[in-house]
Amino acid sequence: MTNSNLKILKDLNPSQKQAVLNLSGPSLIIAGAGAGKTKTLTYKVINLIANKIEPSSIVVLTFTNKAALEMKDRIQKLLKTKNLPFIGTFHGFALKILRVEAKNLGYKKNFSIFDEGESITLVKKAINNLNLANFRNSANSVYKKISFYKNKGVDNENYLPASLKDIYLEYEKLLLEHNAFDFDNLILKTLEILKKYPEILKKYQKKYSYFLIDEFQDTNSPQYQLIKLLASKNKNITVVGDDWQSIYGFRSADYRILLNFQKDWPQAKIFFLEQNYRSTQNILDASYSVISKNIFRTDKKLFTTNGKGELIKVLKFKDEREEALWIKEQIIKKLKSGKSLNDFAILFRTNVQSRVFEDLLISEKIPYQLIGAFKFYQRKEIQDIVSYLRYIYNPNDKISLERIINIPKRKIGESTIKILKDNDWNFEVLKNKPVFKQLENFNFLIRKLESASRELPMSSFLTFIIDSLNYKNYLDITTEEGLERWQNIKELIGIAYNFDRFSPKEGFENFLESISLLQEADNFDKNANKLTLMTLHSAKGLEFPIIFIPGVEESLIPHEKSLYNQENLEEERRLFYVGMTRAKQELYLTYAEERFLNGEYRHNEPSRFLDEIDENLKENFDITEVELDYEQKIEYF
DNA sequence: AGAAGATAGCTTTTT
DNA sequence: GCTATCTTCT
Repeated sequence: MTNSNLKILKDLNPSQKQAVLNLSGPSLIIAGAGAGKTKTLTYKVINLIANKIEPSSIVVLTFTNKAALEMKDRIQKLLKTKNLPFIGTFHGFALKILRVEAKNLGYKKNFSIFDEGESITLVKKAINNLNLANFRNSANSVYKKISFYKNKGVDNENYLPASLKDIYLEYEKLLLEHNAFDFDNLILKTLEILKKYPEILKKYQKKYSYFLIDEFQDTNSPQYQLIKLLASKNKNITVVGDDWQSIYGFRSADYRILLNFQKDWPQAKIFFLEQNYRSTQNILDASYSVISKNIFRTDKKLFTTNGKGELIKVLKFKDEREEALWIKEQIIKKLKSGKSLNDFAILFRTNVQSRVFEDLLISEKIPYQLIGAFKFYQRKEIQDIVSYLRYIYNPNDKISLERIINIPKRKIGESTIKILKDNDWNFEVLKNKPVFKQLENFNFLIRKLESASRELPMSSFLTFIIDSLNYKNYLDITTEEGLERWQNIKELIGIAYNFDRFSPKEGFENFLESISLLQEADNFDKNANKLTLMTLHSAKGLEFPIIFIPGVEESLIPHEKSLYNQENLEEERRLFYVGMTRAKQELYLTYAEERFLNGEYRHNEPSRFLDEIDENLKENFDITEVELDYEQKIEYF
């Protein structure tokens, strides 16, 4: 063991240290909320490298790109080396293999990755091809169902409900025709290749000998199958997770994979990380008294040296407006006593709940950030330009072609597009029509852009496209909307600058890859002096000194769609647990007697989860009888 | 090609 | 009851 390595170990508690020192063989690290999961994983990677394990043979898998970036940062700082392991998402890792091996399944190497929107368009096409009139308006839900089944990891389409099977098969056929993968197929097709070609499997088993997986409780079956296969030779697989925090069952994540880990890997060593560094003892005890009502779980008891802290505050309001007003007042009061806006987060079960807070915060001019609201890459103007890139890169991508052929307007109308669609986009069929001139011009433009793609660095190439299209003019920046869209385009160019260090060809490929996989610009900025609003789901992995959870009511949390099913109910409880354990110092749980929801006033009972908190850990307040004085002018901002 | 009319869906969300 | 999306009308 090296000296630098010893120095690092001093930062760890005994159980973390044991987990980090255990280098080879299967290992399961069950870690509670705030117990230093990611830190332990990061240090284990560093320890592996310190023990002369070749970085390129190590694969670290995280739940999001953002988590991957953060870990990369941490490792780079501690190691001061450029030679890093693969650190990324399952999808990113699968893509790395597919770039080399997709040809085995009949894909060309310039394949595309279809995002959700493009995939839905393709499902629509499948439905039209099959003439299934009663599915005409349900491409969205059909796509979601297909995706759910794919993620279950059932590799036989006969398991699909009969009504979906035909659409599924047609959709898969279309994907191949478009030379494209949807998100799910990145994983599934990689798995298929490794199963089908033993020599390819061997190659990657040799190449990658250490696997470490974060947030293992939210892994789904195909993802696990993929890593299980690759790790089966060397058996160096480390997983870190907390079954109590598994909250993505609705998209086929399965925490039982974590609970069954020892069955699959009988030699596995188990480590429990139970010391919490985040919250007060009261918050830990209160959240434990809730989560302990779940039957399907491991048992562990978290502790902290942080002291008892304040009691959990449970408050009752007349309606959601009063609830929001009170929370806002409370925040302002605390700001005056020295807290700052980024000490607070308001966490809710459903996105619609953010509305009442947004209205209030806007009128009071309180700066806030709403996480997961508008998605940069789903904006029309971004998709327009990205579709040009995709079509230039992969001419089989007719979904992108259809999107751009008349943007900006070039007099290629609906009827023309219909004819082209019916003829596999063969422009020649319109040879004798006046519109053919327009089509030829379009082809000429694409050829011009394509040759530019081979010569220019990424940001210049992008600027060249935008100029050639006269896109700024098309957006009409004299309108407020147009100006905002133009600013988004400039942001896209800004992102492209990061790819200028590559050759034109590589830069283009990497840029496309990164905007396909990095859907959400990570818009949460913990340093911004803003109040944070987000769903309980997006709060996973984060922490704040003071947490408000509004709407702690039956039919919100637990959500009404999960009330009558034990499995779903337990997931709701875990979700609530995740919310509670985000708090470092203070936790406010609020509910209203009446709430405007789905167009009607509804009366909800207080959530059963409130009853599950031990009486001696909470204080109840009834604010329905108190006259609130909201008129006082706030001069704070 | 854009506006008006019709209809579905309405929990959570990353890739 | 609101909104996003698709269809049909002008």
